[in-house]
Amino acid sequence: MTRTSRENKAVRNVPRTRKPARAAAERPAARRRKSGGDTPYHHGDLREALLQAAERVLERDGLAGLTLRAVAREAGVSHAAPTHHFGDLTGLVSELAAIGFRMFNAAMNAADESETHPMMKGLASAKAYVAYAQAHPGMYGVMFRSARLDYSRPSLHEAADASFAGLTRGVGASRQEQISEQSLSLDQAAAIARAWSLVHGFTTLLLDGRLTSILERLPAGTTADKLLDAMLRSTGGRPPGP
Amino acid sequence: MTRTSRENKAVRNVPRTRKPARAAAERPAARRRKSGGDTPYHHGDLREALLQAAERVLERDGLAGLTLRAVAREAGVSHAAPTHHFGDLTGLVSELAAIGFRMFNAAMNAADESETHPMMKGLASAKAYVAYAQAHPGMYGVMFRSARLDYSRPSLHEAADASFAGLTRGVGASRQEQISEQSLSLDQAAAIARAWSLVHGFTTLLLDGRLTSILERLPAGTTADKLLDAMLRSTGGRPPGP
DNA sequence: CTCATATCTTTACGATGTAAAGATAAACCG
DNA sequence: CGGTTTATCTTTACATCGTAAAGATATGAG
Repeated sequence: MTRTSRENKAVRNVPRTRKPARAAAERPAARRRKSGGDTPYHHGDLREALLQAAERVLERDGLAGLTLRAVAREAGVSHAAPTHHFGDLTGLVSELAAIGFRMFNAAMNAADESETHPMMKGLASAKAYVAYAQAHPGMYGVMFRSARLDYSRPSLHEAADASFAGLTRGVGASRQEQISEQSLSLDQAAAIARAWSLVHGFTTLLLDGRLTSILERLPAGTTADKLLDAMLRSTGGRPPGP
Repeated sequence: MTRTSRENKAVRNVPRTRKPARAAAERPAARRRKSGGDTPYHHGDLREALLQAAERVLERDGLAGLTLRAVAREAGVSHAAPTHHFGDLTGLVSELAAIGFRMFNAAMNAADESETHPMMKGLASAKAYVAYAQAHPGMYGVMFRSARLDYSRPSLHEAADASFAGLTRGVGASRQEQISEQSLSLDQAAAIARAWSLVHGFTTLLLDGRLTSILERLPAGTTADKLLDAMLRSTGGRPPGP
């Protein structure tokens, strides 16, 4: 790469000089600190800046475009800077996924609470699930389809667990029974697995475009949301929980 | 990596020489032709050999290990040989996915036909679905998780379509109605989406290890198959088709 | 038998992840 | 306040990988 074909893939406006033109010119606008100091050697909060850059890159260029070097470029730092904060690509992706799970949980809980009718809570949460995935397909991919996730990281472990706990709670509520932390009956487990499988499967297929052949054969203008609704309602009266 | 750390990742016994030690030693055992000719310059059926090598690499090293060069090494040819037969990595992966879909369809159809009771056909197919994914997780990943699929390739397009057609047929059979090729009622679409979402979602979550927390809380020794069975039976009497 | 063509190998290049060593500023300590 | 330690960031380096292009070799058509 001499300087030419660099732009052909998800790389944009970030200026890049390689010659020993020492710093200062290398660091684009993104590098500002609170009190207006201009592009200091030490960033101040690079970790956070990198995560935000990563999310931008992800939603702009997709999972394949989410590379350590692309994130570093987006944040305006050297390509090896992320290593210090996340160890490796798996680290960065895992932290990003944790953020995704937290947003995800918040959206589901909000949907659950905004719905007053108890029987509709599950349906509202399910719609929030799909809506989140449609609004943030990159994040959803990182959370559920990336091979590079390290669940031994506490942040990811906790955020993903919270997601599962919410689901369990929602299913318990719709069955009007308390679900234990320790043990499950086969019936309870089946209900949880069914709720999760349904919504997760639908979302995955939808994002992969595998439901378009179905949608095309429906009365014109039938949206994915409509199909989801019909699918959940016909399940037998027990729509999945948050 | 000079020659030492080369083996740390999914690379094995394939001898590799880099110096201009001209050919002949570069081609390992895999390169034999029918009549015992030894490692001819022209392989004879390299395309098929590469696909088989790819499947071995995939199931041994996972999706991340499935690279053009790794496949070439496994087949004992130069790293650029696959290009001639598949164009690029997307091409090879797509052809491999097509093979996966064909195996997949065969397994589902076999399950469907081996079950005599009409109401059980769907359940049998669903179990075959999950069983295939568990037996060939790499293939399942290529088929449903890979970002590098080119559905404009006829082989892949047809194989994937056949899969969908089988599903539709199965759902139609369990509802005892003919399902048109052109248009669907919302009810029919919902039934198809539900069957597919349930089984596909369950499989995805299972392969990702996201159901272990559920399985652990069940009576000791409860297998994923048992959970699947319970999940499908509680759906309301309409288990998914093939 | 000659030669066009398909098949395979070499060579080359830009990209990526990651390790290691160097530069710089912030923090800490006397 | 001055000097040193330490965390943060940059450079440099290297093994891959995908892919393009040019060279080698066998196959088959005439």
